Formats: sequence, structure tokens, C-alpha cells
Amino acid sequence: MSFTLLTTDPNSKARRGRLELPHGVVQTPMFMPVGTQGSVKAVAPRELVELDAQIILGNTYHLNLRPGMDVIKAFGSLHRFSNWQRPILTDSGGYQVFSLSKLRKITERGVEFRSHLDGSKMFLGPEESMSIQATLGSDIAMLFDECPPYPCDEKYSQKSLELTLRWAQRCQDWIAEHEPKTDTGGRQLHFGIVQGSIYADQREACAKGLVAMNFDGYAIGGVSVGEPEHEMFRAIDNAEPFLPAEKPRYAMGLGTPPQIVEMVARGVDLFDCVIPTRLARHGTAFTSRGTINLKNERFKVDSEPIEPECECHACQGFSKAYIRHLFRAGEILGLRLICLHNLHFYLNLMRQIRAALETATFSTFRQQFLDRYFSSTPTPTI
RNA sequence: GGGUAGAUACCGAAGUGGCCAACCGGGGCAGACUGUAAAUCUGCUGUCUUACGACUUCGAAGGUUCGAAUCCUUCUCUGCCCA
Repeated sequence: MSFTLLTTDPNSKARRGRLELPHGVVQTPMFMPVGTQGSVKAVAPRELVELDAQIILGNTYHLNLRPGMDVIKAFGSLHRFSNWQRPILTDSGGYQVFSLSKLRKITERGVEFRSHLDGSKMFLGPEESMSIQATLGSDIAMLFDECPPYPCDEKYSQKSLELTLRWAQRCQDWIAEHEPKTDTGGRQLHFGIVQGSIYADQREACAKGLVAMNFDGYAIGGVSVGEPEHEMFRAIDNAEPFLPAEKPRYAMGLGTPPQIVEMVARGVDLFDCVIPTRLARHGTAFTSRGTINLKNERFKVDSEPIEPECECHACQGFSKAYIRHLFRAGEILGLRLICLHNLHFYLNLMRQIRAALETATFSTFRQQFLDRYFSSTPTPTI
């Protein structure tokens, strides 16, 4: 199991790599569809394979709540339970510290959650999170962190990052003792998460602290929590120089297509984001010229597919007008078609990025992609 | 023909003298969404106006009243019951 840097871009920090995991190889830069509850919402594993999704996410907090680890243990792994044979990355529950902030209490030992389902108590600390992720048998487990909100004052961010570092050490101790394996017998990889909000010195300190513990990869967290885009890029810029080149870097929860292109240029290898699937379920499709809301009246009799040159299933004969009709009628096929389209858009974007890196044309691609995406009507809102 | 219940905005449906341009659903229109409490949420939805505000509305026409969707009279239409 290893990460191989294949090529680097001469004009940016972009990297083309290859990540070998117990359940298969991930070509980087790569986008990872989010399957929080053991399912990429509305999309079947076979469809994900057809889209060439090489790795998907699962979530510690949500899967521990339901179905629960007794069920996963009965099946042996999340892979076997969900009928997904390719790699899985599990998030530690750290993001729920942010997103469910009204339902939890943080202490040195960990985080006490009140279940969003029935109000019952659930405790998640570094050891619990690592243990659950070991049970899930993910290829990559994320360390348990505190994801602070935006804005976050300097003092709180500093305290938070120190807690995240102490938790990282406890995660590592747990890993050293238990040596978690996946259902293939391969070693589970572990990624540390750099916090530090918008503070450059804190990002540096956190990155250095984690690198000293020598994890398999490093993520930049505490982004996509409501901060303006320039702060998001700054967070990457502030952390990236202190991450080892020979390990994969992962920008957590990001981003829009232009943001992904920009972050690849800043040296990031892995991405995940709910945007393509969530927006799809809400009627918004990605195109090379920005997003369009298929529920809009202007598509009432539009006989064209979402994107004529697109090769996804939804663009083979389904008109925008028909998909609009499906949404208005509450037919789930509409949302499924856009899910397939949006995931194809994202994964195809990553393919194009990788191809550009292989042919040393990334900077041209970057410029052309952004120009086109922001070029015309409709104005992209995201 | 007799009796009875009703007629409110695109639809359904509250309101039964001033707090009503009129609750609430649905529909319609638009927006938001970034390690998913999200097939969700928010706003608008008589006309004019960016707004303040002005104007015209509650089957029709008259009337009572300082004031009417709300009370009275007549008419029109609809449901139900009886002949």
C-alpha cells in the first residue's frame, strides 16, 4: 500500500499520482463521492463503477448510529454490507462536531453527541472513532478531529488545534496497538487532519505536528464551513508547504468544480463534496458553463440534454424539459438522472485534470476550464 | 315547483361588522446548499411601485353603517333533500 507521485506540473503545485489501497488503486487527483450512510444517495454501486468512481466515503457517526457496529460486524465490513468492492474512506465524525454543534458537548476525552435520530447519547472520542472505523474496515480512516466553525477567533482555534493534535496522538496509539486491517487483510491507512482556521501560523504548526507523527496522508480540514472562498484557498496555501510531497493530500469537503481545479493547482490530490449529489437532488446540474437549475421555467420545452457533448446516462436522450417535468411531478428518476450527470461531470473533470497533467498541459486546461465555466449565461452561482 | 346548504385569490379552505389584500394547504415562480440531521430549506405568489405606500377585491346589484368578505333586500349559479 503506497502513494506514488507520477508527475508534477512545472507551472503549479499540481501532482499526478497513484494511491494503492487494499481494495484497489485510486488515480489522483481524484474526487470521492460521498456516501455518508453507506450509500451514495440515489446511486447504486454498479452505477458508481460505470461512472468510474474509484473510492467513496462513509461516515463514522452516521453508520455507528445506524445500522450500528453489531450489524457491520455480522457482515464483516462496510464493503460486504453495502456491496461496494472498491476503496472506501471513512470520515471520523469530526465534521459532525461542526454540523451537529447544537447536539454535542466537547471534552478532553471526546465528544458527547445527542443522536439526531432519537436524542439518545453517543460518545465519540479518538479511540471510539478509530475502533468504529476499524470495524467498518475502510481503506482510509480519518483521525478524529474537532472541526471548528467559521468565523473562529484565534484563541479558540489554537485551543481546538491543540486538542486535535492530542487526539491525533491518541488515535495513533490506538492504531499502533490494534493494527487495523480491512476485509482483504490489507492495512488500513490513516490520514491526519490539519486545522488552524484562517491563521497561517496555526496551519503550519498543526501540519508540522501531524507530520511528526508520520501518518499515511494528510487532510486539510476546517474548510467548507461557511468561510469565503479566498479564505478556503488561503487555508490550503498555508498548510500545503508543510506537508510531505510523497504523501497524499486531501481537501476535506471541497468543492465546486472551479475550486477543485484551483486546489489541484495548489497541490491537493483528493477531494470529496456533497455538492454534486445534493444539488442534483435539489434540481441543479453542472455544465461546462456553470450550473443550471432544471426546475426553472425556461426549460419547459427545452428539448436539448443537459450538456449535448456529455456522455453520461442522463444526457443520452433525456431532454431538460423531461427532467424538469420529472422534478415537478416528484418522480425520483429526475433526481437520479441529475445525480448520475453531476457525478459524471465531477469524475470526468478529474479525468481531464489527470490527462492534462500527463501531457503537461494543466495550466492551459486550468485557464480554459475556468474561462468557460464563468463565461456565459447562465451565471454560475456555485 | 318546495325546502335547505353554499358561492372567498390559480385550486382547496379559514375568516362571519373595524386588528383583512384576507390564516393555512396545494399549485406556481425564484433562491440557497461545500468531510450530508438535506429527494431539504427559504422567500415571493390581487394590481401598480425599488421601497414607503396607493388602488381594486371575497357570485351580481342595491341598501344599512363612521366603517362590510362579514348585516339586510333582490337576483344569478351550484350541491343535497322532497315533490
